Amino acid sequence: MITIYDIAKKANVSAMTVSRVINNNGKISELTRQRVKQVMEELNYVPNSNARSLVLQKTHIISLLITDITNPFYTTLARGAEDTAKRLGYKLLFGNSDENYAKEKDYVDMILSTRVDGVLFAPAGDGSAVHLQQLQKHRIPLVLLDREVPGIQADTVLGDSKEGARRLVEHLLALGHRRIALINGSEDVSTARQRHTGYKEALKLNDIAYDEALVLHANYRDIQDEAALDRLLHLPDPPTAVFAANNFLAIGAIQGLRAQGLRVPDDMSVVCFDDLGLASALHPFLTVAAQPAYQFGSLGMQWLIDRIEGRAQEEPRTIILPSELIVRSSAAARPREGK
Amino acid sequence: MITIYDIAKKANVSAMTVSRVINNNGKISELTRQRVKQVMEELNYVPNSNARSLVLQKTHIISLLITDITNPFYTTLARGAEDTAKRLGYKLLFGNSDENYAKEKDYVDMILSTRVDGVLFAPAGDGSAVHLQQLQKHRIPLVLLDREVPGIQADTVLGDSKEGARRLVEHLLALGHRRIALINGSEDVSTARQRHTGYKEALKLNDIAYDEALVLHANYRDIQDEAALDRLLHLPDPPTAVFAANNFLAIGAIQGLRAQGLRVPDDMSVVCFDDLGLASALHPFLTVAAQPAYQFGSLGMQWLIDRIEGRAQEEPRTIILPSELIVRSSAAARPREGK
DNA sequence: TAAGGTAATGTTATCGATAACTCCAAAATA
DNA sequence: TATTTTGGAGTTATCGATAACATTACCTTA
Repeated sequence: MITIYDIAKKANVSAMTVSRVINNNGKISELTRQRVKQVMEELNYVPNSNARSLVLQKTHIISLLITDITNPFYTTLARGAEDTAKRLGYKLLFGNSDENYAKEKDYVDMILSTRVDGVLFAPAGDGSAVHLQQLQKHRIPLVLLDREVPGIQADTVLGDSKEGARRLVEHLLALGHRRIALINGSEDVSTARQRHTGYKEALKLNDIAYDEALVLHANYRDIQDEAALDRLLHLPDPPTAVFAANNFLAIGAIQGLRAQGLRVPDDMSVVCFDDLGLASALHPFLTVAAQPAYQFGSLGMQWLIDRIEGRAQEEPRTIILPSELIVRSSAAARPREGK
Repeated sequence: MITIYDIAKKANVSAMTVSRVINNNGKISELTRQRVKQVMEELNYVPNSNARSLVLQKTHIISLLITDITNPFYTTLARGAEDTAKRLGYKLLFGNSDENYAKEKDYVDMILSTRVDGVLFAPAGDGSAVHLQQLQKHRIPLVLLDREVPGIQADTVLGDSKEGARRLVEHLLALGHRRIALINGSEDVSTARQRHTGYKEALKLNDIAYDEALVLHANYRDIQDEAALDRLLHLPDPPTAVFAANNFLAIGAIQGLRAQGLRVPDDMSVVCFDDLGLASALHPFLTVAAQPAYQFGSLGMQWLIDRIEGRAQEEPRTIILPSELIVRSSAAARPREGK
């Protein structure tokens, strides 16, 4: 590999002069600048950012950790983060925790040893607190995405889970539904708790009793317990609508319903949080609360870099990005009872 | 930041001894090992992989460059690459070229200066040759994914574009279609050329004349020229089926057809390369040639690391991964002519 | 014309780790 | 007992860059 010393020797200058040409600082005569530049071209020189990082104590690398790379919400978020990082001169070190604390821990160790300049972190859940504390102990600039973690103070970019949930449920109520099931992510995750709260609030505001039997506790990747879904559907007083706490759960629910021979929305209405990407383009079917995923990533990255470069005030900021209710055809009016 | 020197001082040993404990090599008495380890814990020491990389000339970072992070094919591929990299002890530096040579060039520069150990590269097209040559000039281990580039010799993981295209078209022919449109990606991309060839071969084998008017030249992200699609649909002898060269083009085509009031598959059959991820789970509709995207990533990563670690033979390997024809309902028998 | 200024460049130390070599004392061997 | 071996350390140079200071040579200006 070519180093500044190779360049220096061939151009008959000192390494420092080469460094000055590269960084375009210090006084240099036009003649030597040209000579050095020419030698750099000839030898195909590329600076070693490793060596530079070591002395500058800055890597220009930002780590992005998301929980599910196959979820369109997170890939769109990643795209926003990546675009903004690139625009501001940072590289992206990428990680995917699969909603799994052990994998998340491995990434945190890697992040620490890589000496990244900052971390964009979508936590797997409340259990991420230890990992986040570790990052903070090392004073690594941090922005949380999508989920808060109790006990962790940091810049945070959130969606309006409670409000969004409330609106989705009220949409179902307006269609006449009274028995509405909730298929939720793990209560270990802040968004799941807030969507649960929004669900309850909507019921309360409309004088409908909350029934724990209508709530299925799953996780954001899949329903897992198919039997529980079946039981829910065969309750004495079964639901006529389902609110799924995210896109994957909605897909899981629809597949489960299909397996039972139930049609959506004829036999069961379904709504959910997060849009589906391509699926919605192909078949604008599912009524959703769509979150501005790209903005989660781009704003989070912007905030992080502000902090890295000392442009942020001391205390952490939090923003709640609104979601948009997109009414399509997966939720319909409640069928008349055959009484 | 804590360094081995801090540890060394506090443990009353030399830095070298600390290094030996960290790397678990060299002779060390159990006593000092324990003492050093304890001090490392106390001070929350994390090795600086930057410094280590500089002396070892190895970063344990692999760069993954894909062309579209919003395409489920590439995200699934990325997941495969990421899982395998993690399993084998490498970190992933991530890039998204957006099918754009300028962005791709920026990433290549970044890759070079980061001194990554290897590159997993999904090229934007034939114009990527200059970038790939640059990587090869610097002797960076390289594996091409999904697309070949004329003039570049490297390990390559490909799909069976020609064969897959042939089978999709023959599926349409078997359904009675005789006028089959092709909506193709840029001919600057090897897979688009091969899918075009497969399309022609299928026609030829079935004694159907190739009609250039039925071929729409777009790119893999979108159809761009909507007017061209309209013209194609209003040909004197219009197509009864469309073969879209990838998933995005299929979605674009279906949207275009819908805008014209045409129903799929009643008025027009549609098939394409690459499955749709969530969309197919929600609504198993589009008949596709599904590629093993995860395997593209995991196998490519495996090959790359083999090469990095000197376990690969000299000459480049190429593998062609088969695709699977998944027949769903977007292609139907050709409607009878009203003659 | 001597003292100081300045443009252009060079020297040395440093970032945090590791390789290669050196050193010393205790144990093994002749 | 003298010599060699070896376990358990320490020293020094190095990776490739940059910061801080040092050094020229030439140019001003009182």
